[in-house]
Amino acid sequence: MPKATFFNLPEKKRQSLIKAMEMEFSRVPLFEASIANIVKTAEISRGSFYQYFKDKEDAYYYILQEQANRRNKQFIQQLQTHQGDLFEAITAFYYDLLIELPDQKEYNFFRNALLNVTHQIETIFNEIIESNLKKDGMEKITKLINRELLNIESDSELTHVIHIISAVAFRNFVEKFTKELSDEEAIESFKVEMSLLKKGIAR
Amino acid sequence: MPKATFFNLPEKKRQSLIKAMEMEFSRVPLFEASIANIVKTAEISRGSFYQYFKDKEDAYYYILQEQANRRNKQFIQQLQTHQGDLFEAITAFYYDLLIELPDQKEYNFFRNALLNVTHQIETIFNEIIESNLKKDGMEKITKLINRELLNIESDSELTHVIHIISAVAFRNFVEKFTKELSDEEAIESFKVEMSLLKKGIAR
DNA sequence: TATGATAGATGACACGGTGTCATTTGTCAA
DNA sequence: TTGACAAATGACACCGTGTCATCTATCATA
Repeated sequence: MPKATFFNLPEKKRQSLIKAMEMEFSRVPLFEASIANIVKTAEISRGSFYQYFKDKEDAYYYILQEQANRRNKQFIQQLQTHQGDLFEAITAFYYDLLIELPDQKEYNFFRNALLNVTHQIETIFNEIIESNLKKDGMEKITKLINRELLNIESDSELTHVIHIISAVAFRNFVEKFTKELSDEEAIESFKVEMSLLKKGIAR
Repeated sequence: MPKATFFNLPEKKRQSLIKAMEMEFSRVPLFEASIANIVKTAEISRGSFYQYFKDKEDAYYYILQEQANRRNKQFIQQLQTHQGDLFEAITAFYYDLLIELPDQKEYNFFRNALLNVTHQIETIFNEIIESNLKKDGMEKITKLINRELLNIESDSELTHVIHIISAVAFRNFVEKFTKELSDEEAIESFKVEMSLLKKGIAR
């Protein structure tokens, strides 16, 4: 979490700093990102940066978390739109994600994150789908899901189902970047795997 | 890949260097690992290290790849033992993995790797299951799998099935560390998710 | 308006780490 | 004995992070 000083900043200065961070974290992955670049772009002193953030990681996860929050809203939205059909919702969500990605900066930001996934990034990413477990206790999501459509017998199984789906979705998203798939290929692969999940893999 | 000089080393010296690297990479994740520590333990000069490896990453992925090769053999073994039953084989493999983990050094090595997963680590990890795509063209694996047991209609679907299973297995393995699950809990969770994959998630 | 206190800004610098390179040492064949 | 090649060495250039003593701005209060 950024320090209080960061949130006390005048809106304009804060936005300019955010922009500078997004720039640097889109340019290279976290471990190569340099604070010198950020403060130069944002036109603040090195010392100031450390007034706002504990360290480089702190800044990075703040930016990442902002992204996650935006995406989480989109997913909730899709669940509502599709009357709780988990598969419809996740597919629509995945579609949205790819559609919006052509923005070069955002594309590179994701790319750098995913190809150097630290566990924390994966966790945050999953929160997009699994919602924020601490805040709403996953209830917001599970309440929205129409269980009639799922082959499950307990709450515990529902949790596992969500795990499975987000694991597969995540992996698909990573492959979009590593194999440099077109949007069409990525969607196709995603649909095939979701369909396999639905109907079951064993004969 | 290590340089030729590394493989020219007398066995004893090479082993001692390997041991020193394993020690350091078990102590902390890659990005915190220090070459100073490695050369001190192995009692070689800093310059020598760079005769053997291009850089820190080079050394790390060599150690990781060695691990992966050992594990891959185990998985193939399990596939043979279970007459090509993919689910039986992966479950037995996962079981083996957990059983062998109590060795503190190895446990920490995995832990550091998984909680700071770079994409390359995930890729190497998947190779354990998906075999080395370049060398054997995945054929070695796919030939061993008994397709009669699977609900698939094409080779392409088989590839997707393997993707799904390794994504879910990987995620389970990561959770073993993040949630600090006991072996029993980890196995239980793994079995539930495999069973869901088998029977299908949709009603 | 003057004062003091508190929050924020600053950049020089200590520290530590990586990878390089000129030089030395060892080995082995002719 | 010589020369050529492979390997070993450690000082060092370079770069980046996070700290800290010091300076500046703001603002409530007397």
